[in-house]
Amino acid sequence: MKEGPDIAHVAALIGDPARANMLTALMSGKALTVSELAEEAGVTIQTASSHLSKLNEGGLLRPRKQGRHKYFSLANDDVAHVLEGLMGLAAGSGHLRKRTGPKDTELRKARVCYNHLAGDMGTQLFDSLIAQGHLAMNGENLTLTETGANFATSFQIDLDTLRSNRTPLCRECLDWSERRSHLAGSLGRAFLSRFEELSWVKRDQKTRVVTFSRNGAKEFERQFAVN
Amino acid sequence: MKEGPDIAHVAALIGDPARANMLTALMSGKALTVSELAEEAGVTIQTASSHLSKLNEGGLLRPRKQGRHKYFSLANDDVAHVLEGLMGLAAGSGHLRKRTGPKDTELRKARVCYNHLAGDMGTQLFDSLIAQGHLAMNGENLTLTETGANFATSFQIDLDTLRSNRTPLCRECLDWSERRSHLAGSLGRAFLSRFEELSWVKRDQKTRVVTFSRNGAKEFERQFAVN
DNA sequence: AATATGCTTCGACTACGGTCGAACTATGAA
DNA sequence: TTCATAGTTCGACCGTAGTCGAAGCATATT
Repeated sequence: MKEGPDIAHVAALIGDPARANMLTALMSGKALTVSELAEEAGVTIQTASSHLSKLNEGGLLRPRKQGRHKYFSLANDDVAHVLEGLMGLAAGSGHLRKRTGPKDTELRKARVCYNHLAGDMGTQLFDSLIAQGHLAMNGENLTLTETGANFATSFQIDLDTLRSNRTPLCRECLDWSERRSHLAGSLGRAFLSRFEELSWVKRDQKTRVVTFSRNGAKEFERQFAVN
Repeated sequence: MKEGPDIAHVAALIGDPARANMLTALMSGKALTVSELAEEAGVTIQTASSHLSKLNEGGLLRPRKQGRHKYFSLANDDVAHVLEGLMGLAAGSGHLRKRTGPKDTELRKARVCYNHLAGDMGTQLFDSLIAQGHLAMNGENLTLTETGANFATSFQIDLDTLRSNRTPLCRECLDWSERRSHLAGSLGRAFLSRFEELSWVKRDQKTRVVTFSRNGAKEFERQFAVN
């Protein structure tokens, strides 16, 4: 009853419906303003503001002021990771918010998870990189191998700028729909944005859905075959 | 606001202080009765009963009736995993329930996490098994290699009975204190109970602390050196 | 300056849910 | 059968926290 960190506080923060909606909205990886989040949660701006300050004090968010706007994003990958885990539990106990709607299959196919690719395609990417020896798991943490670094640069990803960033390069993130790992970290983000540049994929503006173009799917298949 | 599983419900379940206390108590891996959990949470038996039925409906617990007792344990490793994740967030935002008490260092050194070894020693074990090629990570899931199977049997672990169980053999579980992975799954449990048989370690009855005997620490060092 | 927009703070209202006492059921012991 | 112990159900109480209107700041735009 006394040892260990205080779970209840954090969980209670996530446990309010309005706040949970905001957090899931932020799982898209985009930074959103107070009013956008209010809209997303279905509450007035005042209450949204109150909720956001609480989430912020709880260390779940990262606020940035820009002019008269205030942008919020998730604090870090750990937060996203826990949220995905909770989604897994909720999905497992059959508590989907919408019972396998048409969007649902799209979400399972490919979606954005805090700026990196998740869903079926996300785990395919991850498995492929591991299988080709581009990524290696040393105990806990993923590392980019030499061949992996070459591959990334040949894929027009600038590793130096990624490395200069203080966020970890590769991380694994558990997928609630696939129940498998996909690639997170700044490299994961770089891959997704590169896919966008190549217009292999397109991110839906309002949801987390990621759609592959016909050509994009073909190229993805070619480069990241899961033989 | 509409897609994805309903996080809020699960999080709210964990978010109540009394329930959170029960869940952390169950992180020891032991099944506890209603009255024990009531004691642990600091509430009367009636309220405990109500809490437990809610947690159960939420799919977080696994109840078992035995005579006039009713035992509860965590439903599965996923639940434990999410709880550890939440502990990580809480610890990260500086919300420790007790500020680095004397127990705290013991907990970080070695503790029990849903019946397997966690903390510093837990991650050491995991890293060693990976480094020696006893465990391999194929994309998402851990697998026991051939040499690993030999090692386990030489360590008096009966793999056949473990495999006959329907729970996964090896899983990784994120450690909130170390922020690294340690070994979960039935193999993880088997290792811990084997350590107990060898009296390398002793589990505290009331807390999650695991203490290594002098000899146990030496032997552990010898077998699972982190060179 | 004057006005508009984005966000925060304050205060009051309300409701949901945690809490326990008391009564009830079920299993085991004498 | 009778008593004791473990757990559940019911009902009533109460507090906390989510909610919004209104007013107050702060940053842009004219």
